[in-house]
Amino acid sequence: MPEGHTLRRLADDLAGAFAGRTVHVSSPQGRFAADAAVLDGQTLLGADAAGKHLFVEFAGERFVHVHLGLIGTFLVHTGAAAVPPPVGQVRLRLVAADGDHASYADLRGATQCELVGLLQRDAVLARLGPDPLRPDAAPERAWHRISRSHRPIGDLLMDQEVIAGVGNVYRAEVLFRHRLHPLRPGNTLRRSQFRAVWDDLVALMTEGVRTGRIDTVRPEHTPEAMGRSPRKDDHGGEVYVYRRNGMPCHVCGKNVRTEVLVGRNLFWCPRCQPRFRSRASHGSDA
DNA sequence: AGCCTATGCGAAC
DNA sequence: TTCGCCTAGGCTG
Repeated sequence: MPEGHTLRRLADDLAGAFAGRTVHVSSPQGRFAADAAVLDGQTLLGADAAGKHLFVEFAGERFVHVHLGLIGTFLVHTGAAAVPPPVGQVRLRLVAADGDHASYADLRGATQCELVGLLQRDAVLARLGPDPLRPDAAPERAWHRISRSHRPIGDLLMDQEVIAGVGNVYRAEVLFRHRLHPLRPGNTLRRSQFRAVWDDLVALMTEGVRTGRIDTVRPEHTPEAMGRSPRKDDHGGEVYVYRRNGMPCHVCGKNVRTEVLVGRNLFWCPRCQPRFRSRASHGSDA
């Protein structure tokens, strides 16, 4: 489930459960065992997210840098009567006693779980573009890259050095909402279009943090409003085009299309997101 | 029970 | 361009 909203939420959950507490750190699977031993019994100071990266901070400017990749999970449990034996390949486990209860968190399947210092953390942050979920984000940095690039906007939106935290679902959905074809070159967007996309990402992803799912359909296109059945999919949210290839567009009825770009699936509506500006648009090109 | 696919991305070929 | 990661939900049987 990892796009930026998942990591932001995870950072908040970890901080809520462990910040300021002495934590038992282990690696039942073994691959993080040496570093876990260094951290075991130390105070966990907090957790923060940037794009799809998570940093769990311990005393002494030590951070566990986590990237979930495609299949990773980091599940936080609070108020457990007992801490159960690890199930599956638990790379990292955090445990804090909580009176007669306990909190614990298990990391599985991550592509990255590494103990780093301040410099290494900052090096990761320096490579990331602005993150729509961070109040200090500088969207003009993203516009600078996009406005001078021939690369498709669909590619640019997924490039974490351009914008951090956007994944395949938010990419597909925000392009649909702004009627932009994913293969349109970045340097053909107008500044106002980029700004609208950015502002929409801020709103959509903020809502994603709140709900824990990705919902992008406007009120008039919800299942209730349209009398259609709700989506049954593992990401759980209501969307316009993501993984809806071959199905009718909620807005115009034309079948949603898919194509692979840089190893990832694009999804778009060929009518709502025309590749070329329509002659009938009278120059509004909205 | 087994198969497929996936919200990501770096390394290997 | 393909593989690894080795999770997890949905679908097939």
